[in-house]
Amino acid sequence: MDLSIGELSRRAEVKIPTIRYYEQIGLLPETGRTEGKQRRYGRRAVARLAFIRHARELGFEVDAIRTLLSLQDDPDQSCARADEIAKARLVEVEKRIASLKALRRELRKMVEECACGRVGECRVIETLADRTHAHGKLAAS
Amino acid sequence: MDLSIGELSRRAEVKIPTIRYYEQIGLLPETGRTEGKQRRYGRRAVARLAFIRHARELGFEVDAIRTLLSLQDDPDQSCARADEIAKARLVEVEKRIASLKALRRELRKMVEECACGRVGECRVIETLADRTHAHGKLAAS
DNA sequence: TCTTGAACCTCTAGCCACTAGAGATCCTAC
DNA sequence: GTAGGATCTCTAGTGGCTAGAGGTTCAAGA
Repeated sequence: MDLSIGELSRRAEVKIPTIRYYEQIGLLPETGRTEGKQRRYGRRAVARLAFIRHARELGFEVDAIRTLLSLQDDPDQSCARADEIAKARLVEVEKRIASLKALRRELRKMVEECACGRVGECRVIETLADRTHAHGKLAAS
Repeated sequence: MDLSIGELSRRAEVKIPTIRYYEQIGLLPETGRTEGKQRRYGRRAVARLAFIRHARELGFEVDAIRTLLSLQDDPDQSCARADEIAKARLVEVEKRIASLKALRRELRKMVEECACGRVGECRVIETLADRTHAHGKLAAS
């Protein structure tokens, strides 16, 4: 096989600097090099990198992915740990959805009530300025 | 009034280093100091900071908040810009919810199908390894 | 008035997961 | 042989804070 980093990037759909970054943080093993020190990859690298990409898209943290990768490398292990990681992520996602929905309610109210006249009467500004407003951690992103 | 930064922090429910950070990036104006160079705030600062906190909780970026604050300072302006910012944020939130729901579906499937035996048969790992999987940007966080 | 000690100060570095750019080197097709 | 695209390393920047070091100031009590 012997793919260049650019080839690998295209096949796994992960940007080149990201690949180098993954190597740096130990998510990808160091790979062979040409005499001129350019990286060359085998077929397995594509699968491993795509695995990582998919896991990142699902929002798993790098540390979790490290664990998932090490599980993958050893197919006779119990998959309880993998299940646990996935479940924890699911719980996180559910919490985030709930908080974004609360957010959406509030934003909708703001936008709907805005008569779009002067700022002095604007519900958007008023709502933000309303200090009595309940506030738990609503949401990031 | 003459609040110390600690008092302001308690009243607006924003941490002290965050207040200093907001001053640094120009979200809060520089304030008066004692002879010993400690910050002192007036009553308006509490409202302004609470405004910022609420906006952050709603996920507005600092730049957007800068605009919202400048609108608030001039109540005779049209509030169209504020409305626009809020609507844009609402759209973002809706997109994020949709993508998190897609995420949740996939995570649920993974978790449900995991028979929790050996990793070699684990659906969690298999799903992640499946390169043929469709992938748009699913989600961050 | 003096003394504690809690609160405050500035400055730098770290967090996460990348991303961007500079400036140099390599590889390959013609 | 050479042109130019691909690759290399290294540093710094992103956003929105947060943490810590090491020093100074303030206010209440003795």
